[in-house]
Amino acid sequence: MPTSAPPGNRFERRRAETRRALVRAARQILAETGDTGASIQAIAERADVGFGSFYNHFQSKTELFEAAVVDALEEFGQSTDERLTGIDDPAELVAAGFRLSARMADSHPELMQVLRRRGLGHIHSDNGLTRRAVRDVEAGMASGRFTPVAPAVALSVLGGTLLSLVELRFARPDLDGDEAASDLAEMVLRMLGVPPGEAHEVARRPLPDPA
Amino acid sequence: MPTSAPPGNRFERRRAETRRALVRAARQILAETGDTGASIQAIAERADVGFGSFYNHFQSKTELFEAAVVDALEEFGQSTDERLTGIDDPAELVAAGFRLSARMADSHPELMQVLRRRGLGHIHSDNGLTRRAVRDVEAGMASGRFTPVAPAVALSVLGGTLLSLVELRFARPDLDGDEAASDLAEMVLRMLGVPPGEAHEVARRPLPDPA
DNA sequence: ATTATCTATAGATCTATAGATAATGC
DNA sequence: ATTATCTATAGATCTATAGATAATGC
Repeated sequence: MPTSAPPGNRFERRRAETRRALVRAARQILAETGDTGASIQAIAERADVGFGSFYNHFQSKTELFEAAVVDALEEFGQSTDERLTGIDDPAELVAAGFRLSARMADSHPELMQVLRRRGLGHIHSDNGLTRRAVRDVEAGMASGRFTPVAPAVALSVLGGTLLSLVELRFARPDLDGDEAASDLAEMVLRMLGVPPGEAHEVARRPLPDPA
Repeated sequence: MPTSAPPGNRFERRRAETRRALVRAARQILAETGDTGASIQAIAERADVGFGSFYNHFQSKTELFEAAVVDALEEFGQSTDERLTGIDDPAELVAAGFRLSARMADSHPELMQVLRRRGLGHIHSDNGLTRRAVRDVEAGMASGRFTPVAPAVALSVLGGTLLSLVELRFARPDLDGDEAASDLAEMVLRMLGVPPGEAHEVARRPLPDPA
């Protein structure tokens, strides 16, 4: 009679918990220093997990850090998705996504630091974030709101500008984050083919409440 | 009677040579695997330099790899600068810079891999590349060809899109590189405020010959 | 009975330094 | 005489595994 019923039996849940702890520790390390040279011993200790347990889940540090990045990307994609339900103008979706990302640099710094340090290598892989991006851009091109362009090129520019916005938030905390995000979102919309006046307006529409 | 006269006496030149060899090795490693966990021993061996010599020039691996990135950025900035002398339309400068960068992924893969792996962290630092970018963008904004925007934001989007173009070249070698570069350059020009028709034309002007 | 976790440890590897060697400056 | 390089090495650290322990499944 568990209140909620996580999948698997107690064994599997316990195993999953250990894995989760290791991934969490790896995410923290990626966020704090990005130093993937941290010893397995140090990682296990941070995860509060026996040293040997590491090898029950990962064959190498590389494998662990890779899993940590994928985990972060998935969380990021899902989180933005949730907050943007209800918006169906592709232009507004893209702009709001950018602006929310800038805010998440403050509200979810660990998550966004991981993105900052490792995101570039995942722009052209299949993950929660790129799926969303492709979906929105294709909708926009189909409806004529965006100028058609090869999907890989669209992914590139969106991913690159998103990363640079995150980098900007961390490297220049002195700037007004919301303003910079709106300016940058406006530029991205122009890039996608939205007329300047419209781009300016869309990039400044009220954001949905953080439900 | 040296044919050319490098600065310093023989001692200093020898010392500089050792340092250069270490930096070269670090660049190779950054380009090949990006694995900064390579041992100092392995690095020294690759540089064909005595193990202990490392400590005559750097206090840590971090310091060496940082120097390697700065070295690469400097070379990249200078190399593009040379090939773009003569162009004075800021829009054309930006577009040509992007297109040349894409080609350099083929002609100078080591250099561009370093940029790909470490460039993001240098978008807002002072280096050969950012100096060029700021100069061109400010000229464009002053002449009215670009829409005014905060310099840091302009740097962000230019840096981000440049990196994503490099990433695209390496991650998707199946695509036509020149075409992707022109498409992307065109989008960047629109982003900067150049009217669509003009952006399309400028991004397809003949590139200067590789003198 | 099975399976994951934990502790302990052997062996490998890595860092930083000390001291010897070689090259140059003056 | 000075300075950088090189070789050798001590000590520290890290990885991967073996074997013991604890928890669950059936």
